[in-house]
Amino acid sequence: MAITMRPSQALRLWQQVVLSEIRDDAPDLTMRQMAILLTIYLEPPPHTVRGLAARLGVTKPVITRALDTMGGLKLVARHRDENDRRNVLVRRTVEGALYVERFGDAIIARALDLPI
Amino acid sequence: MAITMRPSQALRLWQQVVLSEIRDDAPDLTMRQMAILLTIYLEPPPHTVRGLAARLGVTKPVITRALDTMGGLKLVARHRDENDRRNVLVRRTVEGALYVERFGDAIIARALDLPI
DNA sequence: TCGGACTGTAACGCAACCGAAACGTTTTCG
DNA sequence: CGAAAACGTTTCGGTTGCGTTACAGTCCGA
Repeated sequence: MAITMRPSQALRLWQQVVLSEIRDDAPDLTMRQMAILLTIYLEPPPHTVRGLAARLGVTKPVITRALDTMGGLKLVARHRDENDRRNVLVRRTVEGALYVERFGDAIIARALDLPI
Repeated sequence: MAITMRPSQALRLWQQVVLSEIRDDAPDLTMRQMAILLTIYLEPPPHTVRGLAARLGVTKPVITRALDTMGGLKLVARHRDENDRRNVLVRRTVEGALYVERFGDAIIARALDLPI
């Protein structure tokens, strides 16, 4: 069953989720960072810098910097690919999995609160 | 009927919408700017700087600067309140309404595409 | 084996954002 | 009236993100 909603519901859902993200103390990720994080956690590995850049339609340095930032937050981890040492493999972390899980729950909670 | 979805659906929906926003050429708004824009368009006027700041839990300069940026993009407009000239009233624009409308449609489209 | 192709990163310059504090204008009220 | 309060903006110093470009390490084929 596909998810269906009206425009006003979709917009209000988005507003509520964004508002809750702004309020809590967690450092807000940029839209690009969020896209990278979700891609890493929703799509099957392995994830490389190049692959992520192509997937998102951004340049590689954008990925590198986002990994710097999110690595500092322990949301993702970098490891050199031992089979092809040119590659960097981006791996999930416990903290990142928890972050993504909480975020999904937040969306669902806001969706349930939507006016009919 | 409340909107219900599973965590994986919610996360994938968010990912798809964010991805589509990153890809298109339109300048991406920050999370705060998006929250302000949606608040202006979803909640009844009048909207003041102070009111928006309180609603979002941010400082007034954050609102002022976001209005500068989004005003430049014609997404919102500022007008002095003639009844109390200390206030600035934030008004909607045709361009902003169109932007918000398109954004809502994008969410719905991505929701329909979600895997079951 | 060695030059080219490929990977990710660093460096540069620019722009935008942030919080805190100071500011000018307008209103309120003692 | 005149001082205090309220409103939005500006300024300050600092941080962060972006795109472009240039670079160092690694792999591979002639």
